[in-house]
Amino acid sequence: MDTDEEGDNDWDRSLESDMLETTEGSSTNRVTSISQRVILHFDLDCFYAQVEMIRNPALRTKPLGIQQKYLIVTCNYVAREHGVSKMMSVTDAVEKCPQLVLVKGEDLTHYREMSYKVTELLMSYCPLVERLGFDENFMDVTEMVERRLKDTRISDLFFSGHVYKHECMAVDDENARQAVGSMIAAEMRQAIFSTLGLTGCAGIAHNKLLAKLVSGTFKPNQQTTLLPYSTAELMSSLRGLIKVPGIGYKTLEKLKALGLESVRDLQLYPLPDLVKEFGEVNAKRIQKLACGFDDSPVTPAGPPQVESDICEPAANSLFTQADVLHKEDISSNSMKPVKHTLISPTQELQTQPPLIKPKSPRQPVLEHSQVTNMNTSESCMSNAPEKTLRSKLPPGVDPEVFELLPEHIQMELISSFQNEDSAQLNYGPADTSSEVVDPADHSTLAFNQPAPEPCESALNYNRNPASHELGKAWSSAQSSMELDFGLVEATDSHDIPPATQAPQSDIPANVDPYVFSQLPVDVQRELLTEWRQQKSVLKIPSKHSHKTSNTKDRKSTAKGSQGNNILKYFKPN
DNA sequence: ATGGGTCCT
DNA sequence: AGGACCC
Repeated sequence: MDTDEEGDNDWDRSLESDMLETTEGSSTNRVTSISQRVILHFDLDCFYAQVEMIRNPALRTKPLGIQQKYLIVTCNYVAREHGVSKMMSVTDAVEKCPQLVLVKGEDLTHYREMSYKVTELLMSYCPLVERLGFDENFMDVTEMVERRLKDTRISDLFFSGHVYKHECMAVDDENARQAVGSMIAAEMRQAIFSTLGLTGCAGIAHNKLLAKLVSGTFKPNQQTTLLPYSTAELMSSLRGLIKVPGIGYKTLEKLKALGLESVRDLQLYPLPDLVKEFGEVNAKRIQKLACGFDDSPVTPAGPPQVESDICEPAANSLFTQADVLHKEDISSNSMKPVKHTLISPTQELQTQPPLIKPKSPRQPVLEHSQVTNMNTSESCMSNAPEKTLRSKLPPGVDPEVFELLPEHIQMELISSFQNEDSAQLNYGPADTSSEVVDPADHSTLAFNQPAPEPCESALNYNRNPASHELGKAWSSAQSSMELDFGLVEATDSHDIPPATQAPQSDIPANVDPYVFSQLPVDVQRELLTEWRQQKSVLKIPSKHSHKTSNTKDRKSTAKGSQGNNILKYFKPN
């Protein structure tokens, strides 16, 4: 829809000015803040089906399949109970479930619109949002966590939702950041549900790969936090290399040809051999992925590359508008030189120990074949350096396992432990050593200036786990959604709308939730703020102030300048 | 196995 | 532009 034009210049300026302050201010937390990011991954439940059920609530109680061509691309949970599943042929589906209601899903318009609303909503909390398809979003909430950590007592923290491989988990200073991340994720899921009527899962981890992987462990409508030391367990739980995001069909075939099948196979395979097949960069990348390393930044969506536009003969008429609007950005942010002005913004060192357990006496048995491989590989077993490295291993790292890791991964681990003194106290240190100086903060903070600071207000009503003020408004209608999703999760006590909380709980009964959901997000928020008369620390931003900047910076400036992106780019058209 | 997407070369 | 990856 419409987006406000112009007016972002203020943004850019405030960004610049906030930069130093931000960096300075966080110096006390430097060690922790640089040691690891907090990344959220949101994944909406059967997205197309949810959208159709919002458009036609009568479908909620029926088995619903979304059809493209002759395939059921997704279906609601009622249909799943009847044996229908994604990517099933229509004939098979109808055979399993004769009452199945089919809705054509070839026109993506409505899905796209709702998808962008979700992204916009998330962006109103923090601009570091990256879309993945229509129904997934990554968020880097490191800064938000850091801020919240400062003014929240540890005793007021808790883990919202599940913690991977734990029944329950007390918060201490080792895991406080993850706990805060889980609380933020819960608030955002609540916001998505309240304002848009959509449920979904979230994963909280220290990088995108793991956040995505862990988000699916409890479905639907639940969230899971990964503690860094559980990384290895999560990775080895994957049944096959194709399950590793980033490894696709082609790569899988090549790996199979090399005799690799499991995640562990790839973790332990000699790098030089991998390089022969994939090239150095790619070989390292996929091996790191197998270990749970992922230093890729959360890259906000924006109009297609500006950088290319710069180099290109100015021809592209596709994004002329964006170009015009962002001339300034192009010159100041998008150029490669930015990289040099900061401390290696792009090359974060990610260093969570892949094969570490808190204190397991014994690691899973290694396969002989792999051990053999390792021994014959110089890259994986260089004894000289290894001894020195070993002596520096922090507690919790099993030396035997460590030795088996590829050298480049060993080096990453070690360097992370060397860097910061206290960083190693965390099992999963340094996701990005560069984030300290990273401009990301400014962007985030600057964004929060003019804009309200939803995260804080959201926090307020969630601070007390027991009371969900939001939900009290109306507990009537729309029980179907509650039934579908509300109570699935036993251990997720703080989770989203427990049946007591109806969708759109903030909306007065005389307002149609769907109509409401169609309003621009900022308008929605303004209305919500009014309705709930919460002390809402923040007054909604001036409706147009916040959607104007743009974010063209891509990879190179990724973490840094993304701050100035704005919602305008989210207009599908 | 469709109809989107993004990123890298 | 083509390839690989993602949903």
